[in-house]
Amino acid sequence: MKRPPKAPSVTVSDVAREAKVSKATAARVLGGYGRVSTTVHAAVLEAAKALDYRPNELARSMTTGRSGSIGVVVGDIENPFFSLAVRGISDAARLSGINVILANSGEDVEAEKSAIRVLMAKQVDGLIVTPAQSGDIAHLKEIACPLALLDRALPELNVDTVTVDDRNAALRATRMLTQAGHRRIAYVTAALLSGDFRGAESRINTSTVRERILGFLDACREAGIPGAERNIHFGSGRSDGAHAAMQRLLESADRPTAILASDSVVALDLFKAIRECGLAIPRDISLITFHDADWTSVTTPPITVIDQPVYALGKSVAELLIRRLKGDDRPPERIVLPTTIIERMSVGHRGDAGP
Amino acid sequence: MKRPPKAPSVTVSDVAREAKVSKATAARVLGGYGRVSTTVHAAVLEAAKALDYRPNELARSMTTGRSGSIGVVVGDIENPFFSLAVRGISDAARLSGINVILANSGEDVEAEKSAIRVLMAKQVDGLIVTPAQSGDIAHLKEIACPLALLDRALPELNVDTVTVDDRNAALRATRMLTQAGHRRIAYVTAALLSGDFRGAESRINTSTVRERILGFLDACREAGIPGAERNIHFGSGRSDGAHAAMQRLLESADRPTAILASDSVVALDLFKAIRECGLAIPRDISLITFHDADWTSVTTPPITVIDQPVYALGKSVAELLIRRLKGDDRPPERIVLPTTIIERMSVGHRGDAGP
DNA sequence: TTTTCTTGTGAGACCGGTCTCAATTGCCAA
DNA sequence: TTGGCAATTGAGACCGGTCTCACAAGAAAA
Repeated sequence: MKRPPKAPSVTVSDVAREAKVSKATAARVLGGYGRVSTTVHAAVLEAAKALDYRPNELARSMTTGRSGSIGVVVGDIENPFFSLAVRGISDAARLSGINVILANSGEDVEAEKSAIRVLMAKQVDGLIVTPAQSGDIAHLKEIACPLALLDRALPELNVDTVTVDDRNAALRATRMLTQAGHRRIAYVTAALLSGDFRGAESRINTSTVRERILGFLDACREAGIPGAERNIHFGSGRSDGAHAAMQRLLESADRPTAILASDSVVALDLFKAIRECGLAIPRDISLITFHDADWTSVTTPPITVIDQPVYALGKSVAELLIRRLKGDDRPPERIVLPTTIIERMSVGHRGDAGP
Repeated sequence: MKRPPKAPSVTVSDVAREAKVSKATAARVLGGYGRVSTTVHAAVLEAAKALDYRPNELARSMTTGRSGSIGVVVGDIENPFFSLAVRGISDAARLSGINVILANSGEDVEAEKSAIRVLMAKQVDGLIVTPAQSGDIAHLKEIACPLALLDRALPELNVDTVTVDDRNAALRATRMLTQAGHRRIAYVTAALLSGDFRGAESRINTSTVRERILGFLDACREAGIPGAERNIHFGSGRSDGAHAAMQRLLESADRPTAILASDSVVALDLFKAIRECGLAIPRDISLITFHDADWTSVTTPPITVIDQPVYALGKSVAELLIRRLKGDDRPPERIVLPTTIIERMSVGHRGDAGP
């Protein structure tokens, strides 16, 4: 491979020579450490300016061991949930003069492992991860730098974690549906599950998904709805068959009269599918979704949502991580942020008609 | 500042000692260069595994001069336009084993300068920038590594650039409005302009904004609409007063009968303002926006949009940059991707009523 | 005036890799 | 048997910073 002509960069030694001082002294001025007399200080700065010196952060990191950047591994930046969270992270990072190296896992564990390996090799000072699966976390356990988890908790991993009260949120949202008289309620998530769900919570990949399902089931149980487990639909992500599966669900004889969607991407897809099937919200079917995405307030009808403090989620997890980088050694925190339900017009009342 | 206890990482020398070979030989195996006999090769790998050796990418970059990462400076990741473009960039980068360091400029030149300085110090191999202003580009000119521009061209900067046919797109969209009989057409953009617009295109900050305005004016001129310059509204970003300004615009006596919006964030805000003013699309007012954001197809009515190939925009600019990193020294390319107009239901016909 | 600090400066090791160059070895041809 | 050549290996310089340590000079204390 041909090497690019490698610009001969100006180094500390060059500046030192120009300023007629030793390399050590020039480095002190340029690196902002140690003590230097004001005269020499000025001379070095002048020489640096004359030569257009630019520090090589890599070389600096080499000796200090600190790189001044943190790695962030999320499922999919394209998802508004993550892009907002990343915004929160990078705002917090910038305040501390730290920058962010971003990696997409595409919700795939292998990609996640590889991303983490690369980021570690780049000597990031810390990592923020949204683990794709809670079953496969060996690679997370052996991370050598401070780690913080975003949106998804891992009981076995005692590290700083920021999540939202998923179970309670799902409970309240589902209860809103049962109290409106709904009994055939579906929970639709993008997450994958190997095989069918039969109360085997342990097989659910991520805590967020598991908690929400538990909340959903709590509310169903509370309302005396049997077999609610069968109404949980996995794999409604961006895959090809997902939309078709939704349509099948909506066209089936015992189609749900209400749906709770796990994120705004799924909900948008559902919204479209509902319309394509000629159904009307909330007359034929009610819809609530997680995440107050921008579009949910402008549809007809506007969608009732579970508003998660996404920006704060990112901001707090970054702050937690940065605090730890600065040497804080308090035991790890697990912050659970509250959600609120924004009631709009997508939930309709349902008479007591049997199934 | 207290230093974190600095994990004593395993180095090439450690592995060499373990494998009873020289540091140079171990480095050859671990770094994958030079020639090593198969026996020694295996021995080194085994030692590396036993010691759980992990390469220090920083040290490697130190000597090679290559860091294996590119920097990306965008206006705002939260804007779906940029998050989709970033997705395109990072997908392309991953294919080449390159990773992405992300920085937000918040459309502020100073922040942009600072971000570029930091990224350069981190020795990124290349930079992708969405320049916030075309007036202040000295900092871009003195970038030492390959640079590529995303979405916004700079005539004075002869570097790889990928944009869309903004002028033509604005022309076609505006023409669609004039042909529907509209004569009071507003162009609303988030971009800022110091003072009012009076044909002084040179004062417009970014090429994208300028091109679109020129296209808009072309169409107005073509339709014999005088003084269209006065219908260009700047500064409709996320600022506090923006929404109120929109409402004033919509409530004024000579309010426009049609609006062209510069991006989906502005359009969404307009959509809300229009509804709040009790106006109906397309009966009272027509709306077309740049960027086929997800929500535009689910509103009532769905919005006619100028569909930009955003993902491809990011992907191509990354590919261009990476090609250059690999030593390609063809003259810089300026790729202009075509847009298409997706006609939905937000454009209404207007009788020939005078102003 | 001598001793003890303090302060500023320079010399050089070091971080963890890459890479050049010379030395050693084995193999084949002359 | 000896020379030549290729393949493999080791020693050590180097990248561009940081940081330790020693030393010099002036200030403060004895």
